[in-house]
Amino acid sequence: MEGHQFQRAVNHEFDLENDLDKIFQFSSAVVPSDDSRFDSPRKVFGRSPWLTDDEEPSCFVPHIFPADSEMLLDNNSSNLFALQREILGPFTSDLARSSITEDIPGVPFQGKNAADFSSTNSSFQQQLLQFSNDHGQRLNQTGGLERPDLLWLISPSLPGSSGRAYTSPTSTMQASSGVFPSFSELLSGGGGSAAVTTPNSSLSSSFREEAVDEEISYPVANSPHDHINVSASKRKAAELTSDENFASMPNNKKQKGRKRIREPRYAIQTRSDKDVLEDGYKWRKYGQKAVKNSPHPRSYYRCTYNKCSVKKTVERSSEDPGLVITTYEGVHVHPSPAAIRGSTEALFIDSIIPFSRPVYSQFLPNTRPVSLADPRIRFNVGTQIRGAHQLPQLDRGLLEDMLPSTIRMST
DNA sequence: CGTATTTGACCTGCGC
DNA sequence: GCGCAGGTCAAATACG
Repeated sequence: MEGHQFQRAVNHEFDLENDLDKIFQFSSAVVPSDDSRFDSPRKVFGRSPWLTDDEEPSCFVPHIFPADSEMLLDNNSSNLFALQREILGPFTSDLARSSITEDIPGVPFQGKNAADFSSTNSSFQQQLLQFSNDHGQRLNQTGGLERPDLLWLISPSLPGSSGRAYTSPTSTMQASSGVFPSFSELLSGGGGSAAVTTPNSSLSSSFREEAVDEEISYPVANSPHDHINVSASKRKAAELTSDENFASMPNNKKQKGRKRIREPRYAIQTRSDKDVLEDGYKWRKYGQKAVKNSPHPRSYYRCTYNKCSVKKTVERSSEDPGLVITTYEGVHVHPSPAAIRGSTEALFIDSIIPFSRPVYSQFLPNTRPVSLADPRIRFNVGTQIRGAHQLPQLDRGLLEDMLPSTIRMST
């Protein structure tokens, strides 16, 4: 990949109607102003969730949440919200914690469980939508400070999106199992059902497919104040032609003309003095290369877990040396070692994205771990969707990735 | 001594 | 075909 294929997409307007199914969502959170620990940087993106309470973060990592997060739209159809799990992590200030345990005005979150969300026509769903309608614009104007777990989110448009490869959102939906429902479908809140699959089997494949998307850059969210530190990889079609083993195969073992699909890649930019960010996984460095037009080299890492093919590259931005650009490729086939270390988190073994994992059970009071086998957390996003599109296969115990922990965990 | 890192060589794809 | 840049390999080296 080139050193400059990441785009900081700020000051872009997002085309909800046309691009919703293509959003790879990023979000930013703003910490309470009275928490001095976040003085620099003032804006903080989701803290590395694999850190325990005792660990100081070496960096602040933009929080990235899965594509099937509960999406809400404001009444102007101009802002997209994500009903999101707690995102500030154990580093959250007491103020933020307390706010999480409160109900959003008009939306009684406390005491709600998965059934409240998955019921097609539940009153709670209506309440959520109503809340989004009522508060969306206000949250926009104030930068989403009110609720750390209800994230303000707006995504930029895709630069040069007119030239993108796919033909229409519909065709994309049918071709991929993990893409977004359309804007109108979300708003309609109708019925429908996703195919029932096992959590583990559907997880990685659907996200692979969702993420593999030719010839467009993944959009990134800008914060309410254009202060985003998140970036996503832009891929060229030419880069989709090999996998992690293809290039290293001896020539006589390569199948002539065989084109391989590259694993999806996700890039994040993080402001940090450290070159290598602790992300909960173990990596072995296998290469380093100078980057064109940059004084900083790029390092290549492979996940050390047996049979896991996830790779990452780390480099510093040539434009802003304070930024560390970490690009992940592939999906881990195993839980994070840090997650295992953190005991309860090991229950949530099917992480979505290598650097996006829930941690609420580590720090939220009065919470308890929930097994994936617990049917109460089988959140079927398909119940919100109406239409002829093939629905994403999403009922795989991802409720913890979609809902504020206080909803799920309160007993 | 086992494991991880370093680093130059090598491979591959792309553009000219 | 050639040069370039990204990516990977693997022997040498460093490290604990």
